[in-house]
Amino acid sequence: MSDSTPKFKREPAEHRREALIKATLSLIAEKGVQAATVRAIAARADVSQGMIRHHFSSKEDLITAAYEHHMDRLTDLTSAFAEGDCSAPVARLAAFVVGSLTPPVVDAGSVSLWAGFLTKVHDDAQMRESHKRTYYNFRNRLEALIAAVLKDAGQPTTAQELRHLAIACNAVIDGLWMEGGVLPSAFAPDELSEIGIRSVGALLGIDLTKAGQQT
Amino acid sequence: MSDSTPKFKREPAEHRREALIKATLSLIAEKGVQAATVRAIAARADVSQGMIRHHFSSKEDLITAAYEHHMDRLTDLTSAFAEGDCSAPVARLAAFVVGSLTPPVVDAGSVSLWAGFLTKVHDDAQMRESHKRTYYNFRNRLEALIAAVLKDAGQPTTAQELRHLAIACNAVIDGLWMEGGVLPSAFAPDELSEIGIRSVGALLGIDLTKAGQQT
DNA sequence: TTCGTAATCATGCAAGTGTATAATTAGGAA
DNA sequence: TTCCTAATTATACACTTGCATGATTACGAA
Repeated sequence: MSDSTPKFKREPAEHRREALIKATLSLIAEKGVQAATVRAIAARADVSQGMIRHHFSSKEDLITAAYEHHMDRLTDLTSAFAEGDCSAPVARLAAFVVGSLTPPVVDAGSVSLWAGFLTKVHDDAQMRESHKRTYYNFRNRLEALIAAVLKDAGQPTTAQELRHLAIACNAVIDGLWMEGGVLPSAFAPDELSEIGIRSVGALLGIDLTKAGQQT
Repeated sequence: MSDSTPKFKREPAEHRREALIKATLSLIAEKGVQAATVRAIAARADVSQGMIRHHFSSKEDLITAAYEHHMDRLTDLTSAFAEGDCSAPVARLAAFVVGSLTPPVVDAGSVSLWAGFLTKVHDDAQMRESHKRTYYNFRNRLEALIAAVLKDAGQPTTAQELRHLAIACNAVIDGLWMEGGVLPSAFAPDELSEIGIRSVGALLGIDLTKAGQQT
């Protein structure tokens, strides 16, 4: 007999990979890393569990791909904030900070996923490399913004000083981002970004509050 | 026949609990949370696996206890730094910051341990409560030190402002601590504590570098 | 000494895990 | 149309997990 309804559809490999990654991320965001089992991921992506091994060499491989996808998305989101705004360096830096400290970047699932990966960084070389890459990527963007702001303000700075400022600003943003994701109830809305703007301003010796009028 | 060698020794409950917690912590620090199984913990503590259910209501309960033990130890270590130093508020704050950003507090195992627990905070209510407690504990100590410093400097501050400063200082310390533990090679020795001292000083508008001559 | 009991152990179980394998089947090529 | 092949599914396997159960046994009390 001729089939009235195909039992499944063949998709380009890239679509399937992406769908599996999306399913993995949404699952982790909702119920934590330990809920991202092969069966649960497959169910959410509406495919059989064999698909995971077919498109990824292992479940670990899928998780790693999901992590990179996630971190790249976070960096892109905050950068988009900075780019979209006007061209004044101060405003761009302020937008970058605000973007890092408001949803959807600040999110319980995001932080949970990130933390789950941090544990693997300890003993997995590939994961350590991946973390290093995303960390420097974010910090270097921040450093460039800071350099522009300081130059604009006519404050001369050594490379070493600039490096320290970038590390410090990165740290305060990371710290706020993390706590905001883990304990959302501990902070009022916009409180994190307000603190972030003021803190980065204080670290640089420049007032960012005027430029930080959010969205 | 009389037994020449007892097959096991009865220990005070507190000793056993502590031994199990220690075993759990060392295991997680070495191989991550997923390696802290009932059997692995029991093996490391040199007891049968039944002991865990006997001394803790569940494995989750043991994990939570281990987390609290670990975080309390970290807080105690940094506080000891602040207490041991002289009585000048500025010096105490500086010591607190330096203590938070140098070994043994800054340590790959510690951070990995902390990250492992963080993943559980997302979906375990008891864990979330525990995290909240340790977070506020640390932040409140920091806030008290900051208040003393500002009062000493004759800078009036509102409660809200004080809260924001504590959150910001806590964030920068957390961020530096974390990156120092995850990517030790990315920072020179004493670089983290130097940045920490300068950053907290900048946030408060007070120079801490003179008081921060380490140990 | 004897005995009771709580601490400790040894074993088993049901559920869930990632992975391997072979059977299906969609969809393009000949 | 007819095949061929790779995508997809269905199923099973070996292993690990946390927890429960009942048998031991150390050790203080009587």
